[in-house]
Amino acid sequence: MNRYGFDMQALLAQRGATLRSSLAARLYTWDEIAEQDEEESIGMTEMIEPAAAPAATPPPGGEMAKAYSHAEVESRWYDWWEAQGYFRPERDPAKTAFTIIMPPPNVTGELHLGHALTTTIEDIMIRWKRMQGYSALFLPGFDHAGIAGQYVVEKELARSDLTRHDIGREQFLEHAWAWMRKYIPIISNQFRRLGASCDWSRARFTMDAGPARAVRTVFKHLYDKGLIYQGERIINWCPRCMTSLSDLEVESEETPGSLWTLRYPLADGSGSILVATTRPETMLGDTAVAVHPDDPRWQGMIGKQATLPLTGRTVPIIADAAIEQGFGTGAVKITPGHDPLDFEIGRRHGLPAINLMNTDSTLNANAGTYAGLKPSAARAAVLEALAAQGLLIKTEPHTHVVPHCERCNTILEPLISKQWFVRIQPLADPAIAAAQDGRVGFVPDRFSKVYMHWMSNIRDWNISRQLWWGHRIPVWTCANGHEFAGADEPETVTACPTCGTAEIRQDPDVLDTWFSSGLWPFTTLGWPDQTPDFDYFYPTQVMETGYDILFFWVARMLMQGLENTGQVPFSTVYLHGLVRDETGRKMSKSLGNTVNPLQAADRYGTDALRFNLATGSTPGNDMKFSESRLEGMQRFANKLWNATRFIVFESGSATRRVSAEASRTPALPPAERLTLADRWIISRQHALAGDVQRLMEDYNFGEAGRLIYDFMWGEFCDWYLECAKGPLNGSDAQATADTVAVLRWTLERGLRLLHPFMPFVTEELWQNLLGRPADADLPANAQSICVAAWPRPVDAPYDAAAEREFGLLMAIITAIRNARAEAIKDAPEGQKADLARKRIPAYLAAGESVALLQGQTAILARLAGLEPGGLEIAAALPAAGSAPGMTTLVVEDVAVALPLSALVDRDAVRNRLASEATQAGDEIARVEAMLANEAFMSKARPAVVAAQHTKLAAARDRLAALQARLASLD
RNA sequence: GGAGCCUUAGCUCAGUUGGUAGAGCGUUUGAUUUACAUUCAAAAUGUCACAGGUUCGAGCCCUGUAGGCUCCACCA
Repeated sequence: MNRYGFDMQALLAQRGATLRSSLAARLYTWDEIAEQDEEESIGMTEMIEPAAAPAATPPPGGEMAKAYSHAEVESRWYDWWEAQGYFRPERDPAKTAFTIIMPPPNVTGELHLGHALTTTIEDIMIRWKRMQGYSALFLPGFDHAGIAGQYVVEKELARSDLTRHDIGREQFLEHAWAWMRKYIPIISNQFRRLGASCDWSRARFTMDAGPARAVRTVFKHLYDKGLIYQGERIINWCPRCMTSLSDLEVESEETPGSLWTLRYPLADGSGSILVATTRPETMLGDTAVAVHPDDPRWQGMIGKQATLPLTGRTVPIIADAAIEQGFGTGAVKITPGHDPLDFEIGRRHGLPAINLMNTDSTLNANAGTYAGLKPSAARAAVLEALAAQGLLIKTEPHTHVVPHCERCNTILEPLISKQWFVRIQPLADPAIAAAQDGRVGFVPDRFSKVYMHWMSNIRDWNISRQLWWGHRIPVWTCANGHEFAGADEPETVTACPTCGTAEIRQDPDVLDTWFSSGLWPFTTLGWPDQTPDFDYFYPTQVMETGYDILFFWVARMLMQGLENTGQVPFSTVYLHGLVRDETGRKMSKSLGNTVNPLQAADRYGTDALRFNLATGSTPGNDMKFSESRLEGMQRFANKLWNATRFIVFESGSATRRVSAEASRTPALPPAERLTLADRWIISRQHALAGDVQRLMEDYNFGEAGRLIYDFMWGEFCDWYLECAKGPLNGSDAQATADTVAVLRWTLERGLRLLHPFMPFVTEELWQNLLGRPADADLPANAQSICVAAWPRPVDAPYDAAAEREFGLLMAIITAIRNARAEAIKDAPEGQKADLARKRIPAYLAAGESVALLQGQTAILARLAGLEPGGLEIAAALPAAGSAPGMTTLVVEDVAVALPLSALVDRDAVRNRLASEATQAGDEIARVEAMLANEAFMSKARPAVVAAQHTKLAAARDRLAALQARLASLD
């Protein structure tokens, strides 16, 4: 515990009760939390009730409800997972570490969808690696957030009509720490609600004693090395935040304004020079007029003196190549005190700089009679005075770029100030090299170019902030003028190491919050101590964050990591895009279009939210957040739920329940007992595992998730499960048991593949599927899908014959369904319903596939709605199939005759067949041309050529069959 | 001023070694003694922004153009 009563682990240990008592049942929004506290003084922690319930609440046993309730299931598992220690990796030398350091959220506002996105992607990686047997560490933390942190506390104080100056620095810090004590547990619970499998026992706060010492250690190291220096520079000043800012914290906004042309008379009375400016009020601080050395218009003026209006001062007319001849009059007033370019020019020419402003941006005594005015008022007054003297020549509209404060949007003032800077080039060079030689890579790759460009044009970093909330700069000055940096606790620094005097004073400023963030990958693991965690988990593997903080954070972590640990802090940088609203606008409070991820989770389920975020986009690209997609994902969870319910409980087969409880590791029946459908779904499941593995290794989580969705819903539920109903409802006990085994095997593997994406529903279903004892608490050592082995991919195709043969079956079934639907559409109104319900016979001319299809009559009949006894399959078309009134279809080399034509137009049938024949003929011609092309034959890969041959054969079969049908029709 | 991204079905988006395009939502038609109506089946809708080029073959690679978005940058 620090002197402000802050103890991270004690705080977080209280979370369990909170989760159950309030957040699980109902998630509070930030405003609601604030509302509850309306009458309470800041710093109360009553939100956190003492833990009462046991850490693990077992799921209820018995039957599964008819519909999936995400609220009930999602409130159940997190505590148990955490209590089981699944998220707390051991430093096992036999395992490989996989570490992701969570980008620490600011403890200033409620979580937004960006947090949900980042957490989802990171948690997918962590859960995936954990299942693969890595020692997977997802290390959470919180950021004190510098300016933003100070701002929220100031706002809180303002509710009591207080400013920080009313209560003083020490009391203000008490308030700030109280805020952190209150909100850190709440935010941590919100991450739990998102299913983030973090190791909370390793959670860190940027202002913790450990990270704070690391910050001082790094500062002292850079200071002693001469890489941190104090200097008078022109910096960006925010008059509202009352602090300097780094260049990155400047938001440039195009603003409509004016360009004024002013006349400055020459001191010798020989004429005048015209200058153009967008900020006339700064002319009070001009110390020169500059023109381009080659500008013919002003050649004679260079070296002369101009009289500065309103002040009477004389200023030199100088030549500098930085001046653009084409803009304005080609002559520029030079104000080194209030313009970055002018500052540079002033330095080159040894011009004095006049500071016109107070820290609140009002003009100071140097502005003479204008002192005390705000810049806008001063501008009006100056223009009026100039106009009165006839020196205002022209006013024209002009749009220019105005710097704004990134945090509070106030217009920033460039002014000269003494600040601390990091000499950045020596840090940037190794970080550039690391990207060049591949020690660090970017996903998507294009960001490496953005990174390199920025790093190659980097400028010294202003790290001092005139704030109270943050890491205080560990530099002291003694009464005898000695300056020193110290890494020790500031309280213990009592004397000057040079002269021993106790009269020392610490620099009042604090560090840019990104200075401590830049150290995050190693300070979280205990650095500067050589801790076991640091040895084992550092360097980390992946840094996942938004591309908007590539420079702010990622670049600085790389520089600091290399400088302080000699290693890149992570080998891969995965950058996600922004989450925008449904119309593509950036989400912001002022637009009122924000979506609270926790409310979305409340409504649709965390799993649905995660799956939606994970599959909606590709790496590095912005995504639009769509509610209808979210609904779709909620339905997906319900679909999985019901599929599991069917397999485990439904359809009255005791065998299923018995076999379910028999084994916790589903096994397949012996190969000789597998049906075609069994072999097909097994092969497809293997293919899925391979594809998912490949895609995830490429960080292509969206595509991986989509494949799992398609497989589970389409192939597994809509095809295999429907086929399975045959044997399940049949009388052959062995066949029933075998089918159950295949169902369980396929579902179980599917759940495992899906678990990183949808952790809650997959755990629930996995436990149900694997025969969790009814109405009993889970034993403490029960297995969880969290730590179940990730399905190992096998070479695809696993069973090419099964995929081909079942594919034919599927094509035939689809064609029959299609024909029936079309017939129903064409049927007279009165007969539609009758035709739709009736099971009809079918006659198949199967050619080479005759044996295959004869073995699959049950599936054909079931899925195509055929009359089982009326299904005749032969090598040539059975006689009944040639009777009048038949509708004929052709699938590959199989012809299907259905008694539907009584109701439809024979000519229509003929036309359709003819049109299909034309299509087949076209395809044959196209492929034949390709195969006759010598260039193609010699250059295309053999597999591609073979595929074309197969395609040609199939097209020819189809054409022959179509022609036979046409002939028999007449 | 530099750089990057995007443009594919009505809407939102996938499409990764170049082999004539897919999903969800929406629309239309049909099914209700069903694991799931949060369901199932079927259908319709595409000059893959435009113009060139490379290639046997281009949504995918190259060049240019147009529109949209973003980042970087000291034209007052």
